[in-house]
Amino acid sequence: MRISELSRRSGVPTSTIKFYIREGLIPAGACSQRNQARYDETHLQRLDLIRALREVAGQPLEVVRAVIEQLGKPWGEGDPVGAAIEAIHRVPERDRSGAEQAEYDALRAQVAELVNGLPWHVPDEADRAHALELDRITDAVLQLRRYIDPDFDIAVLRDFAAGAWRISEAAIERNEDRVPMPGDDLIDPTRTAILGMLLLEPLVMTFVRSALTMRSIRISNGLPLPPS
Amino acid sequence: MRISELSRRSGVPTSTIKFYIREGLIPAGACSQRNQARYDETHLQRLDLIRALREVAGQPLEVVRAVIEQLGKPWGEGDPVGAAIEAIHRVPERDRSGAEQAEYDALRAQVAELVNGLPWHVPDEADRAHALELDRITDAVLQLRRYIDPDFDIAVLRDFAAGAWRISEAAIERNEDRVPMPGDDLIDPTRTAILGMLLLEPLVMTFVRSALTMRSIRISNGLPLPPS
DNA sequence: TAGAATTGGATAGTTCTACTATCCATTAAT
DNA sequence: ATTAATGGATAGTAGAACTATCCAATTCTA
Repeated sequence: MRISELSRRSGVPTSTIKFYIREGLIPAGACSQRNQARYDETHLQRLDLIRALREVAGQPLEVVRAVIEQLGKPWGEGDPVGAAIEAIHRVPERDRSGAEQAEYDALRAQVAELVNGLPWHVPDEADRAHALELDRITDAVLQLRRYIDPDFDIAVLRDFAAGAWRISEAAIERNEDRVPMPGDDLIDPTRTAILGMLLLEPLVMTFVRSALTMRSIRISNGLPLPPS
Repeated sequence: MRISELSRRSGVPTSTIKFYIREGLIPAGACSQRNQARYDETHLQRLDLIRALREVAGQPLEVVRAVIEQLGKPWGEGDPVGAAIEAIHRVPERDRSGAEQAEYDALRAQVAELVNGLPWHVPDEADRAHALELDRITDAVLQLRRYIDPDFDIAVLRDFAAGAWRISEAAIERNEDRVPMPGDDLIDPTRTAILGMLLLEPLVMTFVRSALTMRSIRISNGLPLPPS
């Protein structure tokens, strides 16, 4: 197929397809003549993937690129999922004053101990990604203490983790028997793990927001709180 | 205090403070002379808040503005938390073909039935915000079916909701006895609800990503899966 | 009290991201 | 044979979030 058909089938304008090719997000078409290239289903799949990551998961092209680079790599070789998570978590370094840095470091150590002690934690996997995770958690807790509750106790994180574990069970358990089909990029396990994670996010966040709102409403209206 | 001191204390450049005033995110200082204005602690608090929403919660200024507009409004009057959630959820309308729209509508009806049937659901509260929530969930499920698992069953959403409810319990339960102090913007319940929701997000998402990764690793390595 | 520094307000410019448009020599379709 | 489409290059645009410059009025500082 040629670019106009690829554009029509994917719903992405040709100018944008060319831009993605320039940016290396899509391989160039196979050149048949000097200025004729052919595109195939993999190009269409890739465009769909980019759209899902952009529009559904809301990720910037930088993350899309990092994810694409990891796709197709087998599990356990260089940890593709960890690399993708790393790209997602990367956040501009915040510079802290001396006292702030000390506070940060102390809290980070506590957070690390708590997280590493979770029953499902697998040590030493996804090393750098794990470090970034701890950074993010520490940062978020500091801000919560600053803006919401100076006494915010990180023991609460264990319950967050339990809720998250429950969600992961619902999300993954029933998919673990899927059989990867060779040549079918769609059911490649790395792809499934990364994309699943990113596409589940808006879903999970919506439920979390909803639950927080409903609980607030119930508390302020004196309604009963169903047990969890 | 004057603008340079406000800038120094908040760490926000004067040019940015002026920009925020122009944008209506901060009230102008109280004019004492033609070109002298005084700023106080509320300006400092407001700058801190904007920074938390931008840097920790990652929200655009449009959402920051919507949140600020709702702050201070009492619960139950015009539903400030619902209005803030609405701003957060607003997402560019996707135009669907006829068949897609029918598929969307059918799924949305199923999602609505499931969500409205959750034991903690409070009907008719946060009306438009709730509609946007359902839109977002429906959209996310459609994309999951498209990219991950065509048979994705929305019954799973009940488990997501249960996990989210558990997280909301940990997040809110222990704060419900907080006493609002008059004049202290920090413990205003509307503020606590909205800000809490936004600041908890990065924390929760980090745990969800981690749980999904750990579960994937455990499954692929044949490790046991602790019960949730 | 004179001169340097600061202030508020207005306006214009910058950086980054993600596209979108134009041009053109070449190739394909009718 | 003429019209349309293609690939590649280059330039332009839109929006978000700042950042810089100017200037007359004011305030600090010696």
